[in-house]
Amino acid sequence: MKQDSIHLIDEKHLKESQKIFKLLSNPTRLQMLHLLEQKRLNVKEIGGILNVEQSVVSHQLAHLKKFQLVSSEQIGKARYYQLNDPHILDVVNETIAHSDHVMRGKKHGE
Amino acid sequence: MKQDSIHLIDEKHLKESQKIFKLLSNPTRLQMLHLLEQKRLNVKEIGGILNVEQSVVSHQLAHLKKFQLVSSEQIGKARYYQLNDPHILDVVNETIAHSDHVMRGKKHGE
DNA sequence: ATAACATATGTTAATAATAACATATTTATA
DNA sequence: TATAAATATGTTATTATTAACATATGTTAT
Repeated sequence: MKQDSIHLIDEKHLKESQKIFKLLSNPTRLQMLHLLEQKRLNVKEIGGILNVEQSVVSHQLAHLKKFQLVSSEQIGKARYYQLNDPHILDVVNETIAHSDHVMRGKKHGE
Repeated sequence: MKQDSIHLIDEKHLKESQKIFKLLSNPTRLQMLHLLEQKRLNVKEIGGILNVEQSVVSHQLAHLKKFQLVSSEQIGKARYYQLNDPHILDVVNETIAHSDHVMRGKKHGE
């Protein structure tokens, strides 16, 4: 009997992981998560730091919120955002560290 | 002097991380990496296991190769692929584990 | 209640990712 | 060397992402 028993990622985990990676594959969102790792910030502050338009910031935050990576709280006129899921930062930080390794290890261009 | 010294991800790391996350945000590519983690496989085998067309497999493998996540070797008529970068699997596996956590923690739909 | 500030949401145009199909290369064997 | 098998590459239509702009909603102070 020849059984190699190769394992596949099941549909649910696959889709969920895909969503997470999609969320992290955008530079603005990555920076936002990185910022919020350090400090709770409101929309205007984030836009100022990243030099990104207000509506873009709000849209991307909504996106992150939809997938529960951030939560928010209204304080006065401003709405402050914070990380809702510190664990995801492990993935981010590990990947940044990895990217560092990849960058250093590059033979030529690309 | 008011200095909050908020740190930003620098351009290089940001772009590199973005590339990696983009690569991982596709279900076919994720499955491929997961397969290759277990066993070196050729194009036909991968297509068979994942039930994906030959040209799609080749295109996606080329994509992964371009970013040095896999390497390949010709053996007879077949070309076998293998992981070139086991470290990236840590990111993948951590994210899958995380997605598991997220899925369990979900209150209602979405 | 109205004005001003902050944020959210709707819509659209530009761009990128994907799968599908066709064709070209490469390798082994008759 | 001709053929078949395996893989790669080119091209295109479909769909998804993104940023930009316009408008709406919510919050505070006057």
